[in-house]
Order: sequence, then structure tokens, then C-alpha cells
Amino acid sequence: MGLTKTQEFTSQQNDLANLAKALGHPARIAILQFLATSQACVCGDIVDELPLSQSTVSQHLKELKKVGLIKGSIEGPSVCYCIDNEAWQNAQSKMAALFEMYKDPSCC
Amino acid sequence: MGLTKTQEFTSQQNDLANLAKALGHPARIAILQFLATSQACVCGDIVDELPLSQSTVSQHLKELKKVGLIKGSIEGPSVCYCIDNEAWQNAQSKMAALFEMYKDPSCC
DNA sequence: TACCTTAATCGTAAGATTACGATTTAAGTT
DNA sequence: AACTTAAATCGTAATCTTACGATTAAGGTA
Repeated sequence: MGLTKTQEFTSQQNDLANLAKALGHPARIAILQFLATSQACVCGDIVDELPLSQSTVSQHLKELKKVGLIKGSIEGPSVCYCIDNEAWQNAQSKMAALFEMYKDPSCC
Repeated sequence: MGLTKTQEFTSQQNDLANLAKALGHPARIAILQFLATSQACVCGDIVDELPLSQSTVSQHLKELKKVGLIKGSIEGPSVCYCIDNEAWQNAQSKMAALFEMYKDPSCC
């Protein structure tokens, strides 16, 4: 098959899974870390920072844009990328909420 | 190709990506939520809780075991599943650390 | 021993992901 | 208009993922 049974789960579960999926590649983690630690917007020198080709990096950026974590604004001939603050906060709290569901181990 | 260039990234980036990947499916989110909210260990009635076949659920459980988030102990004819407290705490702080890298938006 | 239950594994099909080179698109420059 | 630069998209190949039915393995019961 190969296709997830999305409709069988809640939208919260799907949202969180999609967010996690977007974080599920070291290149995308690296991109986010790079954007998070750079003070200003980054005008596309992300390709030079990563050990991947331009087209592959562009594909990863697309994935991150899809879940809203980053946004790109056209700045002359290049594109400036930065983290979307609102989406970032939202993702942070959603992920935190998952981990906070489990507290002390009542057994095992 | 289809294979991730793991060796080109740091082990921290790979670890976090693998963790996120494990969370990147609504069924696995559902399993974790189920285990997290149930007080005691769950003796394999997870299949009944999910809209998936027994073999598919078993496969998802395997993925979660692979990253250590859950563990299963044989209890007679069935298996008791629960969240691995240490791995859970570890995952929580790793994920939190990622989100804490970005603070206030310096631009955009 | 034969039977039943529970869960893992096998085999397989459909589809998604990752990666790259090549091409296209868009904006600025000469 | 022709050229350069930056980034998205296209086309494609290899591999991974998701899902299910069928089978196997392990443990308990009649």
C-alpha cells in the first residue's frame, strides 16, 4: 500500500505526525538549527552549509515550508529564509504537550 | 537514490531526526498517547484501539521500540507495553532543546 | 498431545522519500 | 537584448514506508 490511513486518526494526531515527519531528516534539522541560531534572515546560503545539492536542499526547504515552520521572502535575485515565529511556538507547545502526557512511571 | 546521507550529519542531528521520524506517523502518536495516559502497562490491546491490522500495529510498535521510546515485556501469552521513562525524558529534552534554539524574531 | 490465543515475522504491493543532474523561471546586470 | 545569478521544478533511479493477509513462534489450556 504505502499510504497512511490519515482519515482514521484525529486531526491533532495527524498534525503532530506531520510536524514530526518534517523534522524527521537530519538535513532539515540542520536547516532549522542554522536558521534558529542566525540572528537575521538567511539569504539562501543554506546550500553552502549543507552537504547536499542545490535541488535537494530546495526540496527539504519545501518540506519545511509545507508545515509552515519556515517562510521565504523574495529579496532581489535571492530568497531570504527565516523561521515562522508563530508556527514555531505552536509546534513547540504541541510537541511539549505530547511529552507532558506521560509523567512518572506507574509501573515497569 | 532514496537513502539518507546520514554520515554527512552530526550524530545529534541524526538522533533527533530518528526520534522525529518515529513520531512521524499518526498511528505511532496514537500508540504513545494511549500508553502515556494509561496508568499501568498495557497488555497488547493496542490493536483493538487502532484502526489498523494486527501486523501493521506490530510494525509500528517495532519502530517505537527501535528508538527506545517504548519497551515490551512478555507477560504469559501476551506482551505488556509501556513507555521507557529514561528514553522519554531524554527525547523530551532533546526536542525541547531544538525549539529553544530559536527565541524572539530578530527580523521578518 | 492437540488446541487456542497472542504477537512477531514473512511476503508482497502500492506509494512516498531522498537524491541528483538538467532544465526552467525570475530578477538583476552589462 | 544578452548574460549572470539564485532558486524552483522536472525527470528519474534507488530505497524506504505503509499496509495487509498468511504464516510462524511462544505460551497456556483442554
